[in-house]
Amino acid sequence: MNQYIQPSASTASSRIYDILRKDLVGGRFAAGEKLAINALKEQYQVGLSPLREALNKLAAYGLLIQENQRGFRVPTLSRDELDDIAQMRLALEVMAFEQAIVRGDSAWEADLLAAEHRLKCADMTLDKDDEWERLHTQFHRTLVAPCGSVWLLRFIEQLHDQFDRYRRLGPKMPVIRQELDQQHHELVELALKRDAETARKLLDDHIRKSYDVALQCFLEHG
Amino acid sequence: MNQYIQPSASTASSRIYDILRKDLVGGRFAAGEKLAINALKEQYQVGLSPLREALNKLAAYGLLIQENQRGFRVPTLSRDELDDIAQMRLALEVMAFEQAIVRGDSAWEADLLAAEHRLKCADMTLDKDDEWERLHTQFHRTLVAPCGSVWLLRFIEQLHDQFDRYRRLGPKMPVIRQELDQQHHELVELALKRDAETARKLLDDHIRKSYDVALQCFLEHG
DNA sequence: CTCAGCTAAATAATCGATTTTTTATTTATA
DNA sequence: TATAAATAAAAAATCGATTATTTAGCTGAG
Repeated sequence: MNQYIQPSASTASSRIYDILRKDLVGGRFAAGEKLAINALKEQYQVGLSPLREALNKLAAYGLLIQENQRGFRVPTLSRDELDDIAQMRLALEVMAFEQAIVRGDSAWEADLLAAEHRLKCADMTLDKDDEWERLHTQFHRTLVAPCGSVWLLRFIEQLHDQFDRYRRLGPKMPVIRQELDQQHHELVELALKRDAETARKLLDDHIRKSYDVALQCFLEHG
Repeated sequence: MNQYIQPSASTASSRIYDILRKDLVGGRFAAGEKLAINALKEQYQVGLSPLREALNKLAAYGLLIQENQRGFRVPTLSRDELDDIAQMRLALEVMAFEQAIVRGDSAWEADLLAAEHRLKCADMTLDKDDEWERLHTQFHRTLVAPCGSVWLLRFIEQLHDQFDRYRRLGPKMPVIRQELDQQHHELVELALKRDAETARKLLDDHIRKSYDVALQCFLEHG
């Protein structure tokens, strides 16, 4: 097949990795649950080798626990860990956002406006929930994207996934969500104004509010 | 076999992972090099499945690049990335060390003294170099161990591995190393005195000096 | 009744072979 | 001579079966 049209096909292994990552973050598996590999094979219609390779990657990424000779299990949840994750998000995302405000160019400004608009629109159609999650992740990714540090972005992404395991335990909370959505808008405004100091404070507050939501989810449904 | 004596055996996959991680950090493979899986199989006397699982984990960890349908390669080195890694080390390790000084108990103090002593002694016998590397890593791990954040420790460990890919490009530099060793000693002293402010500054300086070493290694041998 | 030791079943890990895709080489064509 | 298509060789990914280890169920001694 033409190389230009299909520069490099994906593999079964990378496909199942993406799917499992999404399902683990989305809470499709119970915390602490032991994964039955044969069942997964059937459920996801995938061979053993690609499945195991994906599970190995997810374990290295932190979305699974691998125990020698006894397979893979979903990490348990704890308040201590949620606190840890939230604290780290606070430190790293604020750091990244400050840098992004310094370094981001006009293309970034456009990306921000676009990401916020997409998120707001998706919010209207409440049925497609996975789509909202995707756009929400994308929005926060855009916020810090031009921070200049590949490793910082990598860590932030990882923490987001971990954080969402908690946040997505419970149902949506319309009241608080509206408040958070309002902050999304304000964050973009402050970024465009390059008001680093106020932006820092607002992102700090935004993450704290998100933490409150996630904590409530954990206490009620974890 | 008795479960108490052998709580859970290791797997071929985890063993080869440890070995490859060490070899990748130690610079046994050239930066940018494409890994010939069949050659590795023979070199390390390991089967294809455990090898591939290890490579997948290393890719998720950041010590390999995985490209769909075209295997694994060793990440290239660049000054930009070295700067990024050093900056992140600075931010995260200082943060962790400050917390460790607040939270570390007397057991930590003992661990610190022990780790520093072991490192100093290993330094005498210059022939066993891998051993020095192991003890050096262990020393820095001990420094931040009681910081209270599992995720922070995880990120720091990852950055250390990345940083060492640069630092270990070149030969040992006795003069600067002696200076760094002296700082190891002072770091322990300040930790025991719980002098957070001075400790912070010294660790900052220590990492900057290490960066200078790594940068020189990269410019001369990368 | 409890618990250690044994056996059977289930599961995890690994192997060897096959299939798919990429890369290198050749051949034909403008 | 350069380019593109066709073919051959190499390498990556996956499959199906085997081996090793753990887990669950059983049995009998204390």
